[in-house]
Amino acid sequence: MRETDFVSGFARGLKVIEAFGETQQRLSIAEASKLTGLDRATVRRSLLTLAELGYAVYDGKFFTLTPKILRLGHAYLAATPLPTIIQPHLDQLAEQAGHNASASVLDGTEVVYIARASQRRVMSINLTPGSRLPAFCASMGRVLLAALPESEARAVLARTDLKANTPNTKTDPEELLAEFRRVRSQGYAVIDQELEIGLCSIAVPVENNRGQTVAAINIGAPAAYVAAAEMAERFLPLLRETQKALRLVLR
Amino acid sequence: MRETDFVSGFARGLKVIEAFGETQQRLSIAEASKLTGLDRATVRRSLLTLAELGYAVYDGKFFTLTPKILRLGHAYLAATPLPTIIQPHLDQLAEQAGHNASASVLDGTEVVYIARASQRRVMSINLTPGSRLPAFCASMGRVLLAALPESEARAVLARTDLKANTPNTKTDPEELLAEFRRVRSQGYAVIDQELEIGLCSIAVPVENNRGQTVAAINIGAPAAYVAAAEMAERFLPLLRETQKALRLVLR
DNA sequence: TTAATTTGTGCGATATATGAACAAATATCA
DNA sequence: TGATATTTGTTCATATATCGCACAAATTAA
Repeated sequence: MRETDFVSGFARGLKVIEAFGETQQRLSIAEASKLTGLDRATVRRSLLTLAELGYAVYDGKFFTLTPKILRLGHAYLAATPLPTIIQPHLDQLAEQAGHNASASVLDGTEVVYIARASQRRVMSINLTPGSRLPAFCASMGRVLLAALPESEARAVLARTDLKANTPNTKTDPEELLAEFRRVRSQGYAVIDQELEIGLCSIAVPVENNRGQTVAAINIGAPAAYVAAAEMAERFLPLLRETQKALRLVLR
Repeated sequence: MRETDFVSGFARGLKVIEAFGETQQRLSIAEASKLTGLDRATVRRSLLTLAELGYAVYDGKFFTLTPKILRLGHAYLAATPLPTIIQPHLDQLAEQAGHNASASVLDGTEVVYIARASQRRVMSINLTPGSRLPAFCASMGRVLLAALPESEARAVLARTDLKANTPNTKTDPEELLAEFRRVRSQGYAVIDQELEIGLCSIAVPVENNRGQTVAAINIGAPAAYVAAAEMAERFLPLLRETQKALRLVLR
């Protein structure tokens, strides 16, 4: 790509939008400038542009994003068949399991939720399509990383901030790579409170009819209800069934 | 705002992102140019910028959005307290009702879903946070429009494409305004298959502790299970309870 | 093959970013 | 409290980047 094929005003504007996610919903020009590292004058122009287009409102002091901004992410969710195809299967899965079911894809070192059927609230954080979690310590992340060639998985781990969320979190790269091999051979991953104390989850890959892993689905349950050791026994048959149904419809 | 405070390169780029939502996930440069009405050279630069930043991938012929694009909409969902606060209440509501519960806000002539607790699939379309429906024929839309001053509600109807989705859809502005008055006085709206045949729903406003309507929540049920006439009897107590709980936590 | 469409690129005209300057607002301290 | 320092929003001139046109190259269709 040539230098002049890059619209830096656009790139700067996108950076400004993302700055809102990191903290609160209200940002002053100076705050946005600090978060993005862009010049105050530049940030101001981006924010005024967002306001002019209705993606943000300005009260003279703070800018706030409006729901119109959801159109941007929704362009992906609506245009990509995967979330739409998976959602009904997920609804059924969650209902049968009596626990939350989710689907995600890998984006760099993180898993991104693309669909979710929620039965009850068990996590402290609110997960919706678009939510992100570190891949290395999430059940769906383990499944997705296990599907990569080992060299790639290793590269992802190398640029991951392997910080322990709980005392259970595995953070040693070699141990994680061994875990990926185990996940690959058994076809599922179980997480025992590595992400959040009190939460267990089990995930399987979603494959298309050519056998390529295109996403992962999981079921999460409170450790108090379902011990990690029981996760596979309780939920693997349901997950396998959903996995099989999806393999037939995904090309 | 001064002319020079508008970054048109940014605005053009956003338009290109939205073009993906309207059709499929793959767009060629020429297609994107047609959809946006922008010059091909401009669209090409925007798309290459998106690709360079990882928001899209380019196979030399077609551009496809990547899940990274979800960061943009998610900046709103994560930064705005409303979805996060409402979600657990919605989960509980859906579980008690045994049917899907959703929350939305008004954006122009449309309602935008900001949270959803899905129990089972009843609609032909897949609703996720960011999904949009015409406000005039959705239960939450009726509630949100009823909360506006009548002149504003009238103005919204004036710029709405009042097309009937089903034979039941009310499309006469005066009839709709009368319906809004009824909704305002009774405090809830019931929709009987105006959006989709076989689907009934009931919505109430979500008010903050100053009595301002900041969102709407609803329960949807298949008409085969719950007749429109029974909706209020069956679900209004649950909705009122959730409404009351939210009023206490929203400032 | 020709014709039609799509894509890539150079260039002049136009729009935008930059950083400094300044005023207004806010915070700090005696 | 009042004086001073700091932060913030805004404007401006100018250097730089982008736009959209026109044309060429490549691809696709007939």
